[in-house]
Amino acid sequence: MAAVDLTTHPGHLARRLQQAHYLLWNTMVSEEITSPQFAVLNALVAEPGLDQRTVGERVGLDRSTIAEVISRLGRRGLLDKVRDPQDGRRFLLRLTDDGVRTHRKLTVRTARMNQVFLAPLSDDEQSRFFELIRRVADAAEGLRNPAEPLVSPR
Amino acid sequence: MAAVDLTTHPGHLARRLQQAHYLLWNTMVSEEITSPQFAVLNALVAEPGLDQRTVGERVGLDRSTIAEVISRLGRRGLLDKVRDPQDGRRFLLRLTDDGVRTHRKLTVRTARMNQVFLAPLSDDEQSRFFELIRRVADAAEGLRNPAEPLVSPR
DNA sequence: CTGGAATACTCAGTGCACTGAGCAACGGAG
DNA sequence: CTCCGTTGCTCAGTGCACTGAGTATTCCAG
Repeated sequence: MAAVDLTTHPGHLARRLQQAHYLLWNTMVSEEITSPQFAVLNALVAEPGLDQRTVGERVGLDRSTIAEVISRLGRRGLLDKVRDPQDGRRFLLRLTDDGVRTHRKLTVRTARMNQVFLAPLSDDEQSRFFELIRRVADAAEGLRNPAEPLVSPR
Repeated sequence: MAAVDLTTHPGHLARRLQQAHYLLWNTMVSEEITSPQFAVLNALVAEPGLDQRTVGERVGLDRSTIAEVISRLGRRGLLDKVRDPQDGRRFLLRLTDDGVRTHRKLTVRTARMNQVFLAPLSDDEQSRFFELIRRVADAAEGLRNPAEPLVSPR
């Protein structure tokens, strides 16, 4: 006894949602490029020349994970990594032509997949869905990210 | 140009939601036991003596992942694994006293964490949140799981 | 009762995700 | 100009998650 109903546990639901998405992505979008990899390509289409850390911030990946994702994309020739002449710590990232092409192709497929994925919801429900998830995720991020206070932090 | 807004991509939102949850779990519930591990404990509290595959089904993990999770829980002495005398392929799983105690302790903390996690939403919004996610996840699962048809499949 | 399909599990390989520790480059205070 | 703290990145270690291939057991058809 004393077992709990996991369908009211947001963490469990989030995991199942992501698994479902992973599966659909693999069948409808690409088996080569994963969703986080696409997010990185997308960030670099929007802002070419970003450094590694900032890309990580944009797509929500920590320093270690983003390093691996980027190294994989680099190995496949989808992006270039150049040391910043202004700041020898940074690597500046830029998509190759192949990277841009890949991003364009996946954008179309991703849109199709999202449509299928969200088909069980009406348009109204879809916006609510986005909004609710975003609010929960943002709030939780704020909890661990002290979000520099307006007055002196120390 | 042609970059896409990831905040309307359910996959990206799901990933961010799970990350936020992971963080909160680590600080508010446990650094030793992860959320999937708790799900397995919970399944075995509800139905002691399940086999590995069925536990995986209950919590939504594939054969390989469930094997690893269970081996970790076994190493920590939270569950026992016995060959089924009726069917030599199966392992029957059962929590140890320590496993039951751990589950009880985490149940309380998990409830507290869920409350904090969902605090940005009103009660009404919380049920809508659950329902929307569940519907999308269930539908996507149904897509790849042909869900044995009523008439002969072949 | 025997041979083959189905089932439960294992193993190897890939990829995401985080932490903690370490290194090198930068940049400001003295 | 020299310390020293901060910052960008790497590396090692742990854990989740999936696929494809392989082993052993069971079960059913003939």
